[in-house]
Amino acid sequence: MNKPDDGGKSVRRRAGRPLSFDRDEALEQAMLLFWRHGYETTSINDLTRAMRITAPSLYTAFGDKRRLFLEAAQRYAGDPEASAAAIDNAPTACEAARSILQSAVVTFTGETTPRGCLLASATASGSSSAADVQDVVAGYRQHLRERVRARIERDIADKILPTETDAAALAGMVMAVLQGLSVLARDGASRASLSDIVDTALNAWPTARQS
Amino acid sequence: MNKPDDGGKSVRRRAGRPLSFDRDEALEQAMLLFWRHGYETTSINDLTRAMRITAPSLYTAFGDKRRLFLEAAQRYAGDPEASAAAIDNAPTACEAARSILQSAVVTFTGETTPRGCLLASATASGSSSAADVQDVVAGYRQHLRERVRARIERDIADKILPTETDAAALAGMVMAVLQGLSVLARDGASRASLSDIVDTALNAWPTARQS
DNA sequence: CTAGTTTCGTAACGATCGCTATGAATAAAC
DNA sequence: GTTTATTCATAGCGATCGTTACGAAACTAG
Repeated sequence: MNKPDDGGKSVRRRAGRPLSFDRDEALEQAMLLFWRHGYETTSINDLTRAMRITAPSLYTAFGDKRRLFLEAAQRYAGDPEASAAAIDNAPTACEAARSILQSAVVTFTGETTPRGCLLASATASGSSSAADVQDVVAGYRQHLRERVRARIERDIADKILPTETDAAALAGMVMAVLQGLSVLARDGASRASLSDIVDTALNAWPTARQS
Repeated sequence: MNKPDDGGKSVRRRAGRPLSFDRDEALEQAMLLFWRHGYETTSINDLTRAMRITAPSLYTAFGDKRRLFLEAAQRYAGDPEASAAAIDNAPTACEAARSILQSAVVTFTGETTPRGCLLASATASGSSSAADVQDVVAGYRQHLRERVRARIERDIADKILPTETDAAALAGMVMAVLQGLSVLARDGASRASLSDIVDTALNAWPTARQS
């Protein structure tokens, strides 16, 4: 089923037996499992059972465990341009942060998905052999952090925020709260309580008249 | 292996070959390894190499991997009464939170220890078979969270904080920042930058004249 | 000394790890 | 039909997992 991608144009199939499973659905199940149990602590056996395919099918369709995880992480992260646009198009950096954090609260406490954040927990710890995978996931965080920081600096330039605002620290606080929410969600915190935490944290946001 | 306990008084050794290693030092090395690589993603082989003992020695001295980890986590957490007293004896709840977070920043960025927080990362994800260990670690977090919340409510009762202060949300924010700092520290953030994040986050603390 | 107790290193247990060789099965191309 | 290409299920690869049986070694008690 669904070859890599038509790219819009239909490409003639070469030949051979067709895929007997929905690659996209299988990837979804893999993502959910990595989300719940982490990267190294999810076994191929766990994955094949959840994806309802055999090990050879998994390897031909996704390469190996590492690439399957990276693809699942990419699926979890969603379209980077869309999230970047959401940050840039928010009325203020504070509203962008609020949107990021409140959306995260919803995601982290979904009833049909694992709790917490895949990117926060799946590679939070691991053996040395998985260092490269950890680095890729850390890159997702760094990318978001930089985006938020840039958005804050735009508000500083626009006099929405005081000129003495520490953009890096403020962006860092948003990231810290974001990652922390994942832990609290895993610990069983309710959606409402996490939402209150976000509101509380955003009280740290500087206001113009402070300058 | 150490009889129940001396209870402070030296008890006559029963008999048998003496331990050839320092149990406390071995536990320290195990703690550092769990800290760096996590619970399930640290193997017995890794542990025996770092602790410089053989597998049978490990099992006779510490029971099994699970109990070794729990003992290492307890060692990492330190004396619960001491940390509780530090919170209670702080001049204000805000200063208690500042102390917790700034101490964490120092711990999370130590040059001779792994980065981040053992309790935040070692069981951030894991297989179902480690659920009980995850629960114990979550208990450490819940305990601290409750302590902080109680300290905040004391400040509310003492009119140091506005009566409408949401103690649970404020304590939750402290915990979220604490756990988030661990992730940022693992990602390589400097001690100074994390310290700035703490200062920024504490700007969210309510002030009396707001009421 | 001998007897009793505990730890030592070696060596290996069964189970699971990530991964793949192999050949039958199923499709399109000719 | 035959050929060619791809996926299928079975079965198993070597390595590592957590854990332990075993007997020699090292101590105390008598």
